[in-house]
Amino acid sequence: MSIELSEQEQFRRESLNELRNMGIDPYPAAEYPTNAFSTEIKASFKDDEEPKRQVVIAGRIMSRRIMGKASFVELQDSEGRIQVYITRDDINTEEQPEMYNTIFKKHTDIGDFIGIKGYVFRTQMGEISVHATEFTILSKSLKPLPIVKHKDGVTYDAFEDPEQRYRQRYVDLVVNDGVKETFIKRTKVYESMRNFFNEQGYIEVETPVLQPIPGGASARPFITHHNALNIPLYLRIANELYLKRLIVGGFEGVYEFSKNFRNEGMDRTHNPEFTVMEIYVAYKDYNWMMDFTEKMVEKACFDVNGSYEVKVGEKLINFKAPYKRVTMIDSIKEFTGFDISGMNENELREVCKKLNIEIDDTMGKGKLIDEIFGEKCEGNYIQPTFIIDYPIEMSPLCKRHRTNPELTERFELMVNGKELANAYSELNDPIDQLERFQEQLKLSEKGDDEAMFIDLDFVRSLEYGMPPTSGMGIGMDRLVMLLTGKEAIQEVLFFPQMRPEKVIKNDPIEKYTEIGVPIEWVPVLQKAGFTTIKSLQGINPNKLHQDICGINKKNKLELKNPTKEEVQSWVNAL
RNA sequence: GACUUCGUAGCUCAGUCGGUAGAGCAAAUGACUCUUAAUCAUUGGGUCGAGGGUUCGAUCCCCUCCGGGGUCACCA
Repeated sequence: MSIELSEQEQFRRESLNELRNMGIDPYPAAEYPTNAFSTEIKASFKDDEEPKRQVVIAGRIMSRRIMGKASFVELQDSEGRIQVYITRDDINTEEQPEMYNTIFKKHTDIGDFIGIKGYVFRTQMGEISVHATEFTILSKSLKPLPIVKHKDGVTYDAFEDPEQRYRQRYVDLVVNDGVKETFIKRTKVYESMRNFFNEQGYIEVETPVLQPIPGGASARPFITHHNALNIPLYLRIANELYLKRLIVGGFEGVYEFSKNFRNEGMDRTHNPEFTVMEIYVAYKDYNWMMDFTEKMVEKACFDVNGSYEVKVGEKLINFKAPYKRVTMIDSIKEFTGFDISGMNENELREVCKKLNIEIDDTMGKGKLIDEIFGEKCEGNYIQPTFIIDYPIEMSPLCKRHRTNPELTERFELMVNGKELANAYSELNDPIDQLERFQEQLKLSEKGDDEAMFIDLDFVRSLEYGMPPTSGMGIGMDRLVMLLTGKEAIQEVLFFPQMRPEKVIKNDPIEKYTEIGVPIEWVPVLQKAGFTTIKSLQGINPNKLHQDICGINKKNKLELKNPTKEEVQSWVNAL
């Protein structure tokens, strides 16, 4: 028995052995065919039903209330919880007369998976329950779960430490109500959008995650290396350029839920890997795409929540289409009083100064406008709003505006003060596209480390001709956050990126035996904190002797204590 | 990356103006065949995140490190 384990873990391991000794396999292989789920049993129960409904259910024990020869157990299955009533006389069998007293009462714990065959009834206290007639251990749990209790809608001892919840999401899912619900909603958002696209004949595609040129956005990429090709490869920051190649190739509409990777900061709205859905449709423009986008978002909201309103923090957001459309120039005019239309770079710098916006010399016209908007306007759009017609410098992949060459046909959908979606009438003029890339490159030489590489193959594809196309990208994590009312991206990702846990590296047992430590004393030394033999160097042998004899006694290991001379010899052997 | 704050039993948290720690739940033992945060009795459980310093003495004070949260920077 390892002394590394907590007392409770040791008890559970003892139970595990006891079960085996009694001929019970704590991890049986056989299928356990169930025919009911907790919630459905409760929903369809009728008090006057005779004979009583027989069910077979399985799940995890979440609480036990033992009263001598009878007990109540709360069983949690994938749908929810139901109470099970277990009595000695009902579950004991001739082959297993200790099923209740020993196997259930002594060797079954909170967290164990069990199977119950029985009939549905209502207890005197009024709770619909399953009266067990057969009890089966399906899987023994060796680590105690956090104990969360509920009464009258109040939660006690909630398991809410974010670190533990995100690192051990499986525990979070088991003990915290609503976590599973959030992720089911996430899946429903995807399903809703897929249906929406598929109904119109657009097809879901897959494009490379490993890219020789990280294009389609301005962001710092992750770099890796391909050995056989001996070249650097980048994890994608966007899939835009690949999807447009497919429109060149003749698809009417393509979309992809794209896992993107950006080597930037992490906080409650940014994870290094995140998901963006991008869709491109031929022969459309950004006006069409705005209608399409608001219908898509509205539908997703309704499919997930059954209503168009979601509470996010203190704000109530209404996703019912149509959404307001405001040009970027008008927005800046509205929130700053400055009309920036037609301004040159120096004039824009002046405006920034007057507005107390921090700027530096590397910023071009586009970046300056972006700063003003981001600083003064963006946060004001709580209800879904399209911001349209961005300055050309900010949008190298976007078509010039049909009436104003300074602007582009671009919109962003702002919700809750943040950008949610981004879309263009796609630039399909290959010569213009190449020039814009070159512009960006100049910016990058100026010091803007996010400006793009030039993807010449993409330009070549445009040279073959791309139909007029509109494309849109929407941040799925943010969309799910909005639709579930969560304010941290970590709440909508099963496994958000975390700094790796530090593992204490123990020296292997041989290292200890090499210096003469008997094998049974190795765990004792490690328990005493000497996880490497190097840490024994220069230790006072008397103190070490006392320490380890103390651990031996305290943990009732019943080892024969070594002599002081033996302990001395270990230390000397170093 | 910067600043700030936290890290005590399996879980949720007290606490020590510096003298090696407590509660509730969970666990163990016992009582109890309709309980539900079950109840009652008894008991055990902690290198007080890690390392160093100051001190007769550190979980507490100081420094460094590790991990988390928050704010900012960067971005979606």
